[in-house]
Amino acid sequence: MSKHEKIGPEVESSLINADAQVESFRQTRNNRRTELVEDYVELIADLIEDGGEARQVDIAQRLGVAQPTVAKMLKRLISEGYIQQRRYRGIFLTEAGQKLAELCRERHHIVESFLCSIGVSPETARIDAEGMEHHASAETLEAFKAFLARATPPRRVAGQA
Amino acid sequence: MSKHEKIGPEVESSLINADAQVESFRQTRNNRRTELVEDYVELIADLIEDGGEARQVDIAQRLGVAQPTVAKMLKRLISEGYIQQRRYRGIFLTEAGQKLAELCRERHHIVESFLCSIGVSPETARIDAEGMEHHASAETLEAFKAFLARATPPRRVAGQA
DNA sequence: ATTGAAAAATAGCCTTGGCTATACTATCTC
DNA sequence: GAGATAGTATAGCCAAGGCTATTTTTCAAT
Repeated sequence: MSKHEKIGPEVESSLINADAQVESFRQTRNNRRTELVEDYVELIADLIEDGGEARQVDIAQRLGVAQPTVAKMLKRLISEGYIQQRRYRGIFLTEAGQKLAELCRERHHIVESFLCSIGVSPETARIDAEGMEHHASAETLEAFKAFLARATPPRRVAGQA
Repeated sequence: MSKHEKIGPEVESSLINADAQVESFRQTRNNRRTELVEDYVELIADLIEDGGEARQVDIAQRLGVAQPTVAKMLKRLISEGYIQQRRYRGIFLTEAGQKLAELCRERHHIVESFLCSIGVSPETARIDAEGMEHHASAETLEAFKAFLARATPPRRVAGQA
């Protein structure tokens, strides 16, 4: 810590291991950097599936941002290899983009379903899932899935004992 | 949508109501703006409780950022009325700051406990909670709390058949 | 083929939240 | 009380992700 060292037993009130906490915050900051990319890719996949194409204006409208903001972001997506773009033409997902979109969709769906399953209303689940999905680690997602499987015995077809 | 209107029945593949989606994204963007404030206030409260004071260097070390970054952020916290600062002296939480810290801590604790209760390991729960807590609405928190109450029958009181 | 509207590109600005480097106080020690 | 040192303040940089205003291109319709 600071000047007056305090290396003692540590009261451990709410202060956990410092290094661990740093890691949490670091991870959260990193997640934030990739959140937008994921949102874009997921949305683009949805738009293409739904209407055969994803235009900047539609993306902008869906995200609630201005078109130039989308244009700038698309450049980033291109440089990161998730989409391809032909000037004044459409946007296409690359292999990597499709893979990422698939992942995001599944994750999104798991989180949203999970929230619903514990009694959150669909509208709130949608909103909260939008924010939470990017912070759910693989382990947490597995736990969600396991819970869903337990809590939603579809009939009893996919028998689990 | 774009030029070719498409106002029909909408396949509704993955595309939900546009306005609703815009709201989700807007909300998520807004959350991001307050996340940092909350992390700071929560951490400052912890540091004060633990060591009697919260120094910039300690905050910086805990968050994994540089000291000037903290200094800049503290100015924002001051302007938003969460802390007070005496030049070259300590940092103190205002009434509002303490209230916010309390809220964050509780929320944080609920999310972390909840994750643990569904089988997520403590370390992962800590990391994920750090990112998720800011996106959990009041309703979702209530659901988490209710679940915890159900899932953690202090003895066997709240029997479930 | 022209033209006019819609979409995309571009220019240029702002704010936030990072950083380094450096200057300034306080405080502890001698 | 004079220095050294630790902590804080400040200056100035950068990248990301917003915005508005404007230009360029495409496309559809005449």
